[in-house]
Amino acid sequence: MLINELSKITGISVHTIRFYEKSGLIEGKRDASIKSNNYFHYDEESIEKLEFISDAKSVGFSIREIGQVIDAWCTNKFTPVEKLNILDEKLQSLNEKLKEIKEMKNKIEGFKKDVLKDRC
Amino acid sequence: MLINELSKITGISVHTIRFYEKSGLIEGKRDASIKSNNYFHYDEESIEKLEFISDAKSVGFSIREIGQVIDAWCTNKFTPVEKLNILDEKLQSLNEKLKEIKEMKNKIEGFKKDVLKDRC
DNA sequence: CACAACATTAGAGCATAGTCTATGGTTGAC
DNA sequence: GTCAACCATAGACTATGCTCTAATGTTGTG
Repeated sequence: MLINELSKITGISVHTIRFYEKSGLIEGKRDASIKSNNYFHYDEESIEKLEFISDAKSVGFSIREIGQVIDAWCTNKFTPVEKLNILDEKLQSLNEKLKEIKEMKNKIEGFKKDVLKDRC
Repeated sequence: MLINELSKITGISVHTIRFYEKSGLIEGKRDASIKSNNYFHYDEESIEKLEFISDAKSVGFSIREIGQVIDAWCTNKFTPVEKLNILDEKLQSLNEKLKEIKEMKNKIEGFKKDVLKDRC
């Protein structure tokens, strides 16, 4: 599929998809048999990656970090051991985020109590 | 205390503290009895706010959101009902973040299994 | 074959959140 | 009184992550 269809499927704008492609997160392929144009073609993998990118952005991962995870997922840029190390790092940072969010919830619950008890 | 001491206590640079002050997150007070200078003075409340700002940044709150929570915490900019609404909104968004992070953990665990089973 | 709807690249512009520099005034120890 | 260490403001600069525009080429339907 071409970029417009990929955009419609994923809900991510053509501009943003190109930005992600320039950032190395996804990669379209050119069809060498077609010589009249140099359009990029995308497949199911690009859809999966873009969906992952959306989710990963929500949890606060940067483009750089998302790139690392994608490379540790389905490329040969790293050895299996390196891949597991990268993924474990990300798991650890997610656990830290979990902890911080739980602490922030407690803090905000505390603020609510202050408001209710007119302590401010 | 003056800004330099506040910076040393909180570990936040003088520049960044001024940026937060311009953004409306904290507020130093000028001493009207001192006429030779117009230095800002900060107290315990500024320290607490800056510590809260650091924590709130870690969980992904924007400056704007942090400002709302601070205003819902210890100012009279909102009625108690409005304050509780703001705080409940933030609690809800934290719960969403928790959910997203847990889902991301599962996803990355899945990637680890793919690597281990050589499925990529 | 015209023309809308697509494709490409290069690069400008924008919002957020700092970070730093320049300039000039103040304070306090020696 | 001098000098380092502080204070203030204004504004320039940076990085990240988009978002858009311009210029130009291609495709496919009527």
